[in-house]
Order: sequence, then C-alpha cells, then structure tokens
Amino acid sequence: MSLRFFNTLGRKVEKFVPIEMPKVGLYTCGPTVYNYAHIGNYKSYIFEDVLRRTLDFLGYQVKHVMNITDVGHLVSDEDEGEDKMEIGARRENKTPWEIAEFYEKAFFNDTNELNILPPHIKCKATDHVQDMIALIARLESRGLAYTSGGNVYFDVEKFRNTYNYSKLDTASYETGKRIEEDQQKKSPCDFVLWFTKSKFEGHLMNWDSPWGYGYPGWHIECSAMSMKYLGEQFDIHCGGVDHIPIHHSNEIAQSEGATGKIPWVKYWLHSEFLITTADKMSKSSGEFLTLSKLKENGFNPLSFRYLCLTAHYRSQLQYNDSAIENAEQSYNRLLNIAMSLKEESTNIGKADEEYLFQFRSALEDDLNTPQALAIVWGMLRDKGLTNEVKWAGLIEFDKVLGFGFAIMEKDKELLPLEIENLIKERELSRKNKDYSRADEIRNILLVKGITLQDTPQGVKWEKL
RNA sequence: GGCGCCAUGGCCAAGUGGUAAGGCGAAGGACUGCAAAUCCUUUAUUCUCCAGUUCGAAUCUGGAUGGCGCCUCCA
Repeated sequence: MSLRFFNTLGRKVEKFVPIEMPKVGLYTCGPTVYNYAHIGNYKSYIFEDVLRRTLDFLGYQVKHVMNITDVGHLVSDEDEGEDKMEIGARRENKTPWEIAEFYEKAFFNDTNELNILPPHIKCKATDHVQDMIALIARLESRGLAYTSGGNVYFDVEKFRNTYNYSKLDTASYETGKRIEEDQQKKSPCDFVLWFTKSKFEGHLMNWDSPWGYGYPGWHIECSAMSMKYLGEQFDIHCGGVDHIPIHHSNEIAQSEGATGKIPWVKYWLHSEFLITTADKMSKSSGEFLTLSKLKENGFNPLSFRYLCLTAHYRSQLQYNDSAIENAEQSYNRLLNIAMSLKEESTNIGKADEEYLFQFRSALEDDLNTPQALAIVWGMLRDKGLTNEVKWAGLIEFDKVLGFGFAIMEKDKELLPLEIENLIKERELSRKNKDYSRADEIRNILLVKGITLQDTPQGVKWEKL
C-alpha cells in the first residue's frame, strides 16, 4: 500500500503524491506567542511531528516551515477588538516584542521536552511584513482588494473558490451576533489584509505601507511566509480543525487569488481537539492546562506524547486524570522494556520484516498511530523474537513514535553512602531472617523516595 | 438560525459491511519471607437507543437522545 491522508480539501482519504518526488513542502501553523501554549495545542504539534517523522521514515525529503505569530490578532477574547499581543504586554508590563520573545522561548522549551522536532525554518511574522505588503499589493493589482475606512480588505465576491473547502454557507451567515460587524466590509466574508485604523487606541506594533502606517491582518502572514519558503504551490498544510472555516479558507482565497495557481496547497491535514470534561481548553478562557502544570502534577511530558499517540489525530481525545495516568503507566512500561532490551542487546540485530511492514502500513493509512502502537506491543510480546531483533525493531518504530529510546540512558546515578548502607543493612537483615528490620528499612527508603525490588539478580532500586 | 463532527468494556482508544485491535485498570496464578517488578491466564455474544436495508451491520439508511466544534481570538 501507499501513503494516504485524509485531505480536508475533498473530505476524503487520498493517495499522497508530492508535487516533486521525493521532496515534500510542509507548512504547519505555529503558535501565537502572547501566552503559554496549553496541552491541547501540543496535541496538534505532536500530530504534526508524527506526520513529519512518518514522511522521513518513508523516505521523503521534508522541508518543514512553521510560523511564529508575534503580531496580535485583531479581535480580543471579549470580542471587543483588542490585540492579544498588546493585552499580554499590558498584563505583564512589557513590550509586545518582549512578550513574544518570552513565550516563543517557552514554546520551544515545551516542544523540546515533548521530543517535537524543530521546523527546518521558523519564521516570525514581524520579520516578514515586507513580504506581506508585497502580497497585498499583488492582490490589489489583480483587483481582489479594496480600501475602505482606512483598512485594506480582501474582496471575496471577486474571488470564487472552485471548491467549497470550508462548507460554510455564506448566504446564511449570522453576522454581528458574536462580534460587532465591521460596516466597512462589502461582504461579511471579506477580511482585513492591512489595518491602518485600529479599533482601539495606542497600537504599538506598526509598519509603513502603501496604505499607511499600520499592521497586517491575521491571515496574510501564513500565505506570505509559506510561499516565500515553499514556493507558490506546495504539498501539505496543517493546523487544528478550528482553522478550517476561517483562517485556512481565507489563506486559500488570498494565496490562489494572488498567484492564480490552483491548488495552492495539495493536501490539508487538520488535527482534532483535546477535550476535557469541563470546558474546551482555550487560551482565551484563562484556565488552561500547560505542560509545566502537567509536570508539577508529576507527569512526564513524554507520557502526554504517548497519550496523543493512542488516539487518531482526527478524533477528539478525551482528557481526564485517568487518561493521563493510564498513559504514564503505559509509557513507563514501554520505557522499562526499551531500556532492558537496550542493556541486553550486545549487537544490534535486524528488525523483523513482518512487524516493520505492519507498522509502516498502519502509518500509511492516514497516520493510524493507535494501530501502530498495537503493533509495537505485539512485537514486544512476541516470544518468537530475540531481544536483539526486538530492540532493532523498537529503534525503527521509535523514529516515528519519537520517544528517543536509542539515545536515552538509564539513570546510572550513585546513591548517597547513607542510603547505600541502609540497603546493605537490609540485605543482611534479610539473610538473618530479621524481616521486621528489613521492612522497616524499606519503609525508610520509601519515605526518601526510593523503592526496592528484590529480584533474582539482586536488589534493584528506583527513584520515584 | 446555518454548517460540520462524534457516541465502542471501569478509563483511554482502533476498527466503517463478514462476525469486537491495543494500552491502562481489575481478578486469578507463578515468583517472593512479605512486597514490588516481571511473566502467564481471565476480563464487551456486543458497539447510546429505536426502526429499516442486507445472507450478514459497531460499520449503510431514517429517526430519537446525548456530546463536541465552527459561523471572523483559538490547535
């Protein structure tokens, strides 16, 4: 079988054929850096990482571009028209640039802990304002943009998609219900390309442009930057499902409108949300679960990665306490098995072809990671395989799973002498059948965060 | 108001016409001084409910109920 993806463009699973074999241009929507990302965000980034690793695994040459949105979006959480970057700035008494730098760093710290590969090119919106201006000018020259009330708008009436990507019925739009309607628009579906008239006072991030001193609309950065680095047509564009109706529809309209080349992007892949019992995890609602919080609660970031892999990227993932606990447990077992296989494998064997084939097939089937994990467990439990073969297989699988088993080292740290002596004393007590003293010592060590296991090979200890 | 998605054991979750993957948990057993870890075994006659199509439905159709998302902030 060959690689297949569910393409949002046609809402069906399609064979993946890159524009120029074996190269793949991949653009993934990056973070808006006005606050910490939450674990729901990271579900998407983990999906994109698995996608990229799968493409690598299958022999494609991927060029991965990701944007950093460091220009605030137009509308605020309360729908009153405030800029997120500037809200963040005011909240923390910093400039928008300081805010952006701080949260960008936080983002990449988190993704690093989740073993998410950094993009080959990361591009900041603020570094590409000239590219955006050029693109807007291009749209203007093709008659697809108009100026009204000081702002430049994209004219959707002048550009009709040949495919109904978003499946939005624009005729039955209920505009002005959630946010105040912009009376300057010709059609409710028009969107701003360039602002000179901000709805609010004291906007700090501004640039000179042919239309006046101002700042770009939200959607234009992705079109401008992706085309700059990947060409006017490229293979894959990813994001969360929430981007389908508006952000990506607008991107398509402005990109195809500017170049006249259709389709702009061949495959659109969208990741479903992580769902909590309480509320949708949303940055704007204030309360959200960050990776740091997860770590404070004692969970390994890679357990969260494992959890994301147990569900298909296109289905909502139910997140609750037992879900992450289950995942942590499973991941720890997998890790232990991996580390023992590593220890017991003196020479690297050759992975079993049948399991490798099954694993590859699962991923080729629109990235079925739950199926892929089932195959991993199946191989590990297979009594017909030697440890060398299993370890070789696991190394291969891990290229996509991304836990980093191959480079991981089992903690070989030494225990303080005091504890070392307690363990020795306990061994002596056990030999003398003084089990109450032995159990007492085991409890003392437990309080100090060390568990003991009396295995046939001797005492093993582990830090909690 | 419009549009889209989903409903599988205690939990997470694959499977989308041929008779329910996998992980966690739980139960029993082996091992152990007892534990822990590990290993072995068991754990959904059934896929929210009601009709229908079919030789055959978790999978298709209609309806009901419940949940989620989008309609210019969102992964």
